[in-house]
Amino acid sequence: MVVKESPALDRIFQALANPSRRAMLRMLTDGEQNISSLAEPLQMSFEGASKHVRVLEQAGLVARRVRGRVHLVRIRPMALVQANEWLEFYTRFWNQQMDALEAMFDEE
Amino acid sequence: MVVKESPALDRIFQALANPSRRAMLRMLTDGEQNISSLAEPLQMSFEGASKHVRVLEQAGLVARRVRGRVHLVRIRPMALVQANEWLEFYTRFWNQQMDALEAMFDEE
DNA sequence: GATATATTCAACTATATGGTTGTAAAAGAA
DNA sequence: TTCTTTTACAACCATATAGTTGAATATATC
Repeated sequence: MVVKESPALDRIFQALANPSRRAMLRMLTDGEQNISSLAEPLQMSFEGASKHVRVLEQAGLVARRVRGRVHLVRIRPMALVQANEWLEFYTRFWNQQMDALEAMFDEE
Repeated sequence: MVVKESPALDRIFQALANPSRRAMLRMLTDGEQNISSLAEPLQMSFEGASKHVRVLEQAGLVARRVRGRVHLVRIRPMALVQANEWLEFYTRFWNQQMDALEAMFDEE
């Protein structure tokens, strides 16, 4: 098998692998926020948080619009939907396994 | 916000962020396989593939059982279900957004 | 016992990641 | 204009990741 590349999925899962970034996404479900307010509750430097935003942005998980000096960041759930679709295949597989297990018990 | 840690989720998403590892999971839906046969289609050294298996294992995405000299690896979809549950929150959010958008169009 | 197979371990390399600090720039407020 | 706020850029550091190679170990097979 030559591994079918999916750089988009790589970046999405990579972005989700960090708890600070997941926290940011959680915050953004309350609506658009600028980087400062995203940074504030995370105990790290502003620049650290800013880097996390860039990672999320490159994964397509957030988008930003610039209003004067503040950068407003909003969640873009479409990328998450993409991750979800990838996982769906396996949850289907999981359900099949569960069904098979049940059938085995029923046979006894 | 003090980021609520979830090392399990960290490891799961981290493991999924690599295309070779995702390919391995895909292969394992056909059933248990030993490391050699997982390694074969990936163009990398055996040891490279073996490391990937260890990453998947530590994320709880696969388990192995040793039968003599071969290590049989099987998928463990439970961890994937965990990732799926995390994503579910956002797909719900996504659907709400879609509904709101539809409502806006309807009003016009 | 000798050989082949499947795997791990150890050491190493290159690059990525997550974080820092200091400096600069742009925009709003005084 | 000056001061403050919000952000980016550059350089740096420590650690992790993805990969390699060579040697060792355990189990089958001849």
